[in-house]
Amino acid sequence: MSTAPEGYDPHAFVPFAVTVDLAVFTVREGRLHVLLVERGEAPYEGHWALPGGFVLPRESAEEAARRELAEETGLTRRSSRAFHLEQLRTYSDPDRDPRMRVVSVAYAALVPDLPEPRGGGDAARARWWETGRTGPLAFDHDRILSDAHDRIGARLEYTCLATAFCPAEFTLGDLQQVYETVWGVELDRPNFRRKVLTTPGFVQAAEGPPRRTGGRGKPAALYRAGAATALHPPLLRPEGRREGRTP
Amino acid sequence: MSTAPEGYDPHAFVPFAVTVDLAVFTVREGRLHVLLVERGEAPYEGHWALPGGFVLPRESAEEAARRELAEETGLTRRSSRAFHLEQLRTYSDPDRDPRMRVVSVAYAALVPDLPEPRGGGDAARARWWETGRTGPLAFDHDRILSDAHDRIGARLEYTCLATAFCPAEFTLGDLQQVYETVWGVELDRPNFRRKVLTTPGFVQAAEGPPRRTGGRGKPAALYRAGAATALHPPLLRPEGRREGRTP
DNA sequence: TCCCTTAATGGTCACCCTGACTATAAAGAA
DNA sequence: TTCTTTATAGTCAGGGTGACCATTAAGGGA
Repeated sequence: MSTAPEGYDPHAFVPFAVTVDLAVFTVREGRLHVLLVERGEAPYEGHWALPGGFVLPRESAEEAARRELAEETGLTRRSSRAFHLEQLRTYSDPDRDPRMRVVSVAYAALVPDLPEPRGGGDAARARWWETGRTGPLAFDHDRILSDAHDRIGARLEYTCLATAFCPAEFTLGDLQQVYETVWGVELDRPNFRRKVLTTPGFVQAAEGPPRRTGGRGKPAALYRAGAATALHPPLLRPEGRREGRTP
Repeated sequence: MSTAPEGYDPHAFVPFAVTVDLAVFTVREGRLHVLLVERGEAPYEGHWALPGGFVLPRESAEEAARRELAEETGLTRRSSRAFHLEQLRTYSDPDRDPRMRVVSVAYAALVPDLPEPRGGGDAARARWWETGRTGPLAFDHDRILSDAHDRIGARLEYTCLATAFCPAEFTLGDLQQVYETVWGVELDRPNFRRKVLTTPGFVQAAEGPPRRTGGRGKPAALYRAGAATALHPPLLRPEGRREGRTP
C-alpha cells in the first residue's frame, strides 16, 4: 500500500521533534573557527555540540535558526539579521538521538570575527573552536560540521559570500585570507586581486584613506562588499582536493 | 531566555508531522516533465501536487523518499535504487499546510523516460506534466518545484548527473538535449561534444555498433555514463538568465 | 639617515578553454 | 543520383587564469 500523498491520512501521523542545528563559522587569525556549546547532561554529557534548539510551534526553521544565532552570538536579533544564514540540509536518521525521534534542519552561518560568546547566560558554556581541532562532537554533529565546511568551501567558488566573514570594511588581503583559510590553500596575491577587482559588484572601494595595519608594509586600500551575489565566471580553487562526495 | 541546545528540555517538545515531497523529473521529447499526483480530497481537492508522504517511525527521510519514488514510478524498490535522488531543502513555514504543522523535506529525482505511472493503484491519479504548463499546485509545491528546477539546472553545470536522465546507452545528442531542455537554451553541437569527450570519466564509449535512430542522418555513437561525478572545469550555461536567488 | 624587510599594487606572458565557425562523413528521402 | 539531415572533425581568435617579475610605500634596525 502507498502512504497518502503529502499528509492526508491522519492515521499515518507520527510525531517528530524538529530542531535546528547551527554551524556558525568565523575566521580568526587565519584559522577557521566554529561555535560550539558544551553539553551539561546526558547523552553526550561533557561533549561539545553545535548550538541549536527546537523549532517553536509558530515559527519556521529559518526563524528558529535566526533566533538561536542571535542567542548564541549574544547579539541582538536585529544585528544578527545581517549575518549570512543558509540552510544546509536535514538530518533524519532514526537513531541520531537516542532519546527520541528528532529531525534536525542544519544551517550554516557566516559571521565576522566576533568577541567570545557571552559566558554568563543560562545556556551551556560556549566558545569558538578551531575546525579540525574539535574532539568528537555529540550526536551526528561531526558529520554536520563536515558537510557544512564542504558546502561553504563550494559556495566560495560560485558566490560572493566570502565578504560575509569580513567586517564592514576590509582589505583584499583580508578577503584572500578568507579563501585561503576555508580552502586550506595558498593563493597568488596579484591574481586573486585581479579576479576580485574585475568581477563587477564583488567589492567596492571604500572612501577615505587606507588603514594602517600597525604592521609593516604598504598600507592596503579598504573595500566594502558589493551588490553582486553570484560569481561569473567562478573563482575555482586550485587543483587537488575537491569535495569528494557529490551526492 | 534561550531554548536548550539540541533538544534537551523535554517540555519544549512540540510534535510535528514530517513528510517528504518529491520532484521527479524526466526529459520526454525534448521537454522537461515532472511527475504529479491529483489530490482527491480537501484541501486543494482537484489540484495537482508533488508526490510524497509521511516519514515512517523507523526510516530516514531519504528512505521515505526512496520508498515513495518506487511507489509512484511503479518500479520495484530495487530498480528505483539506481535513480538519482538528492535532497533539496526543507520547507517549514508554519502555515504551509492548513490542517496541521507539517515540515517537509523535499527531494529531487532524475529518471530516464519512463512509461506513464501505473494508473490503477489505490493512490491518486498520477501523470507526467510538462514543467511550465502545470496549473497552480497544492500547498507550496509551486515553490518547491521552482526551487527543484533551479537546483537541477545548477547541478548540471558542476556535475555529471545529466546522464541520470538518459537510459543506459545514449548518444551525445541525447545528452546535449538534456542540457538544452533543462536550461532552456540551445548549445553548439561540436563544442558540447568536445567538452563532454575531453572531460575524463563523463562518458565512456559503449561497445557495439552505432544505433540507428530510425530517422535520417548519420547514426550516432553510443555511450554510457562514466565514473566521474564532478565536472572540472564546469560546463557553464550561456550568458543570461541565471538562477536569480543566491541565498 | 640609509638600507633592508615587508606587504600592497601594477604589469607581462604563455597556456588552456571556450565560442563561433567551416568542412567532411554517413545515413535516409526525393 | 542528388538533396537533406545529422554526426563528427577541425580551425581560429579572444578571454581568463597561473606563473611570474617590477614597483611603491610603509616600518625597523644599524
